Amino acid sequence: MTSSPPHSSDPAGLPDSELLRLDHQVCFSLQAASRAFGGVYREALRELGLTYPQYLAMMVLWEHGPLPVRAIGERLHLDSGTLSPLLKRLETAGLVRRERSAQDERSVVVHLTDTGAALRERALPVPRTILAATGLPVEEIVALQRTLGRLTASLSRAV
Amino acid sequence: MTSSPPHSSDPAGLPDSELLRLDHQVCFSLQAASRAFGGVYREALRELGLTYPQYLAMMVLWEHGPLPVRAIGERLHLDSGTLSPLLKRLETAGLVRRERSAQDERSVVVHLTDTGAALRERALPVPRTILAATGLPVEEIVALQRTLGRLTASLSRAV
DNA sequence: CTGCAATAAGTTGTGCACAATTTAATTGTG
DNA sequence: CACAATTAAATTGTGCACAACTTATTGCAG
Repeated sequence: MTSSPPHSSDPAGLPDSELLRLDHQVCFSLQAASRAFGGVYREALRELGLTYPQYLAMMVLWEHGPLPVRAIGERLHLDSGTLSPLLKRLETAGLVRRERSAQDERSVVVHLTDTGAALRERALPVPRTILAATGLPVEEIVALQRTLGRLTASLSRAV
Repeated sequence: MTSSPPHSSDPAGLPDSELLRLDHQVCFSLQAASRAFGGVYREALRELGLTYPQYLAMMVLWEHGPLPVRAIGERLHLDSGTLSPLLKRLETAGLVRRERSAQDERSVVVHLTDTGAALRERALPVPRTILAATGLPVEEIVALQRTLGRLTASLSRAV
């Protein structure tokens, strides 16, 4: 916007004003994209009565069958503080059942109910809807994922 | 992961199993990157006593001076439901003051206090820290932003 | 000038993320 | 076997996002 873009990969040589713009645009872009995804998912999942995080949890169960809370959390990168109330809501909605494991009484295994299993059929068209809504060619999506992966790895390393 | 990647930009020809993977990896990648950013910002902002959204609000005020709630919300894409309590916390922390506008009694103008203005000095090194933590060359960040921008535009159009 | 649509904040309610703590069960070690 | 460390969930508390609604003010059309 102000001067010619730098060509070095070393941010140390840039003025603070430039840094401010760059880093916030990245974070803003990321948030904006997340927000936009949220809107599309909200729309697509409205008739299923699921939020996006609930949909993710159901996806895991549809794919893997009964799993302890811990295992669901590992796949979704969520802890029990988030999952316990979420799963409780899914149970209230009649989509899952939670049962203490007989082998390990600490563990709670989450099962799909018949209703929950049946919901899968109605959820099948969702991914196609979302992918179409991105408007990006598949190659670009793959490239984006790769870049985001490296970004996440670097950021995680930095903390 | 399983078969050769498709080379078409038309998702209609792909099997559902492949679609499931693609779209979720994108959303997951996006969430993972956001989460990772969150961690880095949390760390960088801890000693300032600010959360990331609070930091953004302060940035807007540092840059533009006194602004009505509405104007802050436009720049951050947040509504009063989010901003009102956030600004109230900033006011409690002694960083901002909120004053009814004399011209338009509906409007509340947010001013920095001396403490709030002074905090800017301590926040200056933050962007450099974040950018360094991304580990990406500047060109790639710019490209990423561009892709995310198009993604967001498409998704917004789709809702 | 009256009255009604539009606007600005705030409030309420739901749901998610994350940190910190609690409880209960299990595992490992002396 | 006893007991400390670990592990699995749940709970509590803070903060954010978003939708729906409320209140107060402004502005405009008749």
